[in-house]
Amino acid sequence: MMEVMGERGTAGRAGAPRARVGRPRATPRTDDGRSAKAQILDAAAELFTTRGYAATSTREIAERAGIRQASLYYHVSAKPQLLLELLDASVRPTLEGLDDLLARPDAPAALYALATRDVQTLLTAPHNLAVLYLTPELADPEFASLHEARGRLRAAYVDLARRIGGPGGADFRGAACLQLVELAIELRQRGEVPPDAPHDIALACLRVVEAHPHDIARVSGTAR
Amino acid sequence: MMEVMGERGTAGRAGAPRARVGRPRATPRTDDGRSAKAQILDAAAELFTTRGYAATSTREIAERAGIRQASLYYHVSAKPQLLLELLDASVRPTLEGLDDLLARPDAPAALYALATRDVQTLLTAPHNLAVLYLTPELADPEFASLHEARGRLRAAYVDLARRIGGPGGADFRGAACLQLVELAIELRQRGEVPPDAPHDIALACLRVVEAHPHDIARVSGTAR
DNA sequence: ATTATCTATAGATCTATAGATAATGC
DNA sequence: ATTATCTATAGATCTATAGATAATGC
Repeated sequence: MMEVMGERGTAGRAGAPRARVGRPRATPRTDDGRSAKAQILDAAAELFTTRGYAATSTREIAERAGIRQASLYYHVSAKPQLLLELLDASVRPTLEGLDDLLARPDAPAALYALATRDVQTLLTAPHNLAVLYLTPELADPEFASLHEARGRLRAAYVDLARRIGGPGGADFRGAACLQLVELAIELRQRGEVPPDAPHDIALACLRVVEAHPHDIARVSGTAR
Repeated sequence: MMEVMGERGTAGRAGAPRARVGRPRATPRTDDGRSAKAQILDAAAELFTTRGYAATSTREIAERAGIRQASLYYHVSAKPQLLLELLDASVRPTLEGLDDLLARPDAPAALYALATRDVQTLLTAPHNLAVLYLTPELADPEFASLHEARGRLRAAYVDLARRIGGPGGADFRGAACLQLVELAIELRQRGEVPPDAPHDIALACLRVVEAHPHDIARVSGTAR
């Protein structure tokens, strides 16, 4: 008598035999198919953003990922690496295509595009990891690459602020833009994200860098 | 033969006899005259802002305050109380006189005044404790009073944004103001505070809430 | 043989309490 | 007697390593 073969793993959705190598887990939760590494990163992100990095133990992370504390170290060399990996992945998309954006001749439009894109990224990332950007724990030189990445993003806003003009210092106006963009982090944390947040914040950026009202109306109109 | 009486304590500046009650400290540093409690709070603020709350041990705090770890508990009931006390003191000045400011009939001028004042407060506080406002550790209900205080401050900005008008939602424009004000936290942390930060940020607030250019010029001119 | 887990544990914390002690104050 | 410290320590962690084990792969 023939049998449907599934059910060998723990959950297996689309008929995949799901043959897991390695010793089975002590507490085999309904397997969502994700790799152990992905489960660990996801658990860590969730806990770091809700309890804080230092306040989260490797035991809690492992538990949430469905493995024992020590098993974590098969996938991750140390706790700080976990945070670094998560934050690196969290800033990467904001750096993507940055040069292309800056190469646009229409600076106000570029600023609008950059801001909406970054807000969108912050709002749709799997976890609100950006709440950790200001955390003092990141002062460690271990995290220098992060600060460098953030510095490049800020430099992009400063460059656009400079090109758009206005009387104030471009450094300040650019920093103010990034600050407005990161309002998305707080809105998300409070769970009060207005539907047009990307558009609204990008417009606020244009106002703050003192773009010509004409340009603001134009860019805003084009976006509609 | 008469003698000048000083020098009984450890350092005593202005001739004060400086008679310290209680068992002497094991490592009696050059006594700056501040109370033990003040020394502890200062040490904690310094460490919390540079290493983070959870990453700072009571031992480190005590050491920096010049006492033994256990002696901390004569002055402080527990570690979270230390953070709460510090943050409470850090938000208190921003709530002071808030109602008076809101009672002003000239909303743009009131917003300018509120923003400059808050930025000034953030920049001149003894430590940059505000970096901890977004920290996930504060999610604990223990810190509810803090979030309530911050909520009232945000409500003040929202109220002014509403009165100043503009087409966008007042909730959003008010939150954007507070966000701009808190740019001071980041500028301070990076050690790049421009000389006119309070003025610049307050102006940015007026632009973001879409005050009439006429009002912006007026308020800005009056401030000069 | 390789992989991914497990159990057990070393060694280093960390917070908070108990009780002793060394000053001043009366 | 009161005050502000001290020493000592209980008890609960926490991170990371060592070595065993239970699967699959060949």
